Amino acid sequence: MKLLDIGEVAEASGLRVSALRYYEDKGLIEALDRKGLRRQYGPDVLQQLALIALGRRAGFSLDEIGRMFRPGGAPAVPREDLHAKAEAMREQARQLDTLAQMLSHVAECPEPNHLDCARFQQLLKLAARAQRRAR
Amino acid sequence: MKLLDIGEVAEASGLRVSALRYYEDKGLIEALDRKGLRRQYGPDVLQQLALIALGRRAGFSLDEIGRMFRPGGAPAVPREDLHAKAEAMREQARQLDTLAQMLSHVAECPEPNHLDCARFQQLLKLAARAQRRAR
DNA sequence: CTACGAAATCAAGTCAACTTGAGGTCAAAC
DNA sequence: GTTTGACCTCAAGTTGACTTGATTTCGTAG
Repeated sequence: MKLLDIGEVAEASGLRVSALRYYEDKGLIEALDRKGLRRQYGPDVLQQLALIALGRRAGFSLDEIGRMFRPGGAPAVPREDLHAKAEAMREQARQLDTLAQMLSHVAECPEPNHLDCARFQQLLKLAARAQRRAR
Repeated sequence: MKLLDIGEVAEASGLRVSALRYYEDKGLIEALDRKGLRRQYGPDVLQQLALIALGRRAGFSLDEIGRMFRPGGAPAVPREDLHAKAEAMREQARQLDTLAQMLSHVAECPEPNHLDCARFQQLLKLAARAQRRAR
């Protein structure tokens, strides 16, 4: 199995080497070996990083992600919590979609102040209701 | 029109008064008047705050939100950009949904290391592809 | 009219997620 | 064998979004 230098991992993942070391510090990834001082990563790390990137885009903190998937890949979280998290995520996806609609609307609507536009109001109410649900 | 004290706005919006003053500092909201030193907000501010909260949940910075909707409500951004933003948001919503699927899957899959599970791999590839598209 | 509590200002502190800088090490090419 | 460039560590700095604390100013209930 070909091992990767930190620079190669950075190149392949689009992250800075400093970020990779930081992730390792936090226990999100780990090097399989060292060659002298140099970290040597297995190719799997790229998938782990893809997973982390995904989590980040979804709005999770590094700590949360760490708790969801340890470097080994085993989830350190009870099933129930994962399901709840997944449901929350779907909800957030719906909200995002509403926001996208609002934005598209804003791009087309002639009303100078959008808070005066009925359609916009309606979308806003929808979104606000969703947000209250989310607490 | 009944004007609101900053404390009432905080109460109604769920934000801290310090956050409201911070938003005002950044030009995201503004008080219609002052009674002595005290800011007096119009009821519209609650909708503006709902909008801001929505933008935040969607992952925008306060500056970006400020550029999208100024206190007046007029968008300070060209149509094209708004459409692009909206499309990006829809894409992000799709990604979130994928992530939710992955999480649900993780909750059920017996495989100890999820990176060894075919279904998980497949979802991950899906997500990674989406992310490359997003650049 | 005075006391209380809610507001105000302004500087400084906090937290996450990194980045930067200084100073040192080492694998590999020449 | 030496130079070079990628890597190392560790401490400190940065940015965004607020919060906290110290000190001062008012509007209103008693």
